[in-house]
Amino acid sequence: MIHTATEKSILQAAKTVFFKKGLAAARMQEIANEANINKAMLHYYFRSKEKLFGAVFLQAFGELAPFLNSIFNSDKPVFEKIREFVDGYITFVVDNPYLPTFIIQEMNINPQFGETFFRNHVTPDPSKFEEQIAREIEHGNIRPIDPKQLVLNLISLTAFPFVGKGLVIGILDLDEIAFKTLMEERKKLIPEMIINTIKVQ
Amino acid sequence: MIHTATEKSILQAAKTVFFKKGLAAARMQEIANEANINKAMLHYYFRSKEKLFGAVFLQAFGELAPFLNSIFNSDKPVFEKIREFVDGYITFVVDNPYLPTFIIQEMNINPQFGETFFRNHVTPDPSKFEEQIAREIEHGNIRPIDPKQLVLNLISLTAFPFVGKGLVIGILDLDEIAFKTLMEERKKLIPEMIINTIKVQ
DNA sequence: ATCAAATTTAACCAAATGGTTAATGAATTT
DNA sequence: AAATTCATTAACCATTTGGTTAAATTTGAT
Repeated sequence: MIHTATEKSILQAAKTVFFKKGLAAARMQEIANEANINKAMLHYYFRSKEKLFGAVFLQAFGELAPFLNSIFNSDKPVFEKIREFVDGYITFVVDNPYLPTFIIQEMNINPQFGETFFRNHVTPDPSKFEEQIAREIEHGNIRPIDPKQLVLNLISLTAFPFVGKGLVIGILDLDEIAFKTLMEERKKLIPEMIINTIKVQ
Repeated sequence: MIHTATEKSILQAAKTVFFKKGLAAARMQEIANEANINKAMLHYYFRSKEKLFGAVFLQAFGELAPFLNSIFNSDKPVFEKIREFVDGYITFVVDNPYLPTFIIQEMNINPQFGETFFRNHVTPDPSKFEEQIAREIEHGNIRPIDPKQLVLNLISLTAFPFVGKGLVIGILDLDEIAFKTLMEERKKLIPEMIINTIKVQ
């Protein structure tokens, strides 16, 4: 768990290259250049490309998962969690634009990797949040909906524009600025929409 | 524009391999094996890996874009278009699970490719649909919303679960059957949700 | 200061990969 | 039927790529 300066610079460089190109298209030499070190150092510290990739993936998830879980598992009311999730996630992703795409991309290309990962690491877990939703429905405080569908709506509306950014910009005919404006507007729009769907009249 | 049997089998094989692995991880030899032909044939018909990939990408888009445009550009009312889009898209993607992920993935890895592509080919274009929404808002038939946000919500809710399937299954703790059930339910749930948000009380 | 361990480098290697070529077989044309 | 074009194959090639090695340098303990 000790991280030397070299090890850190390797991880940072690997992150940059893997995020931009994905596992298969990333080159060890490019990572070495990015880190201003010899290519052999990559193997000295991480043994193989796959191991290095695993370390980067772990770190990426390690940034996102606790953040999401802190929202899912707080003791705040449902509506507030929805607002916090959307605002927090969009803010987070604007600063880390490659992260969610990277995770989804590599989990799709190698589903086995994803499964193993979910079994062995701290990952986003909305189960408490789902229970909370179910309870509120029972008490008649919100309208009936499958909690999983609600969570899926929340994630879809929030994450998709970033994951499919290239396509979204193309389809909606946006430039970079228009895209960012739209995303900022969504911080309000998405919670309003979801809450409007489940609040009792 | 003449497609021989061999050329077709190459395209089919390339589609299979590129969809599963992406451009960078796909191997020409694997495509040749999949098509039961000699590797040299790939170059005989398509010159290079990039050209072959371009042909596959074009075909993939060529399947999806006209389908979406036929919905966007029909003369049906807004609510009906929303229902048609969701039902049609989910049905389509259940049968072609790799398609949207593939398109989004490669557009993210190579944004320039995406931009060029959008300029030079038939792509999904919701601008008429957006105008229709704006008109309905003016007439007071639906509640005010940025038409682009409405379209983005529609696409996000519908497409994301498939694009981020690995992550969704992991986060919501689903198996293959539960996922499919959830997707079928969404054919009703998504239109209800969107329409509920915009219909005048 | 000395020695051993850890770190860094340059040169090297084997395997894989996209791509080519020249010969062969199958159709088509004349 | 001969000639010519098109389709297909096996062998080959240059380059790239992940990975190794052995020597050199630095670091740290004694």
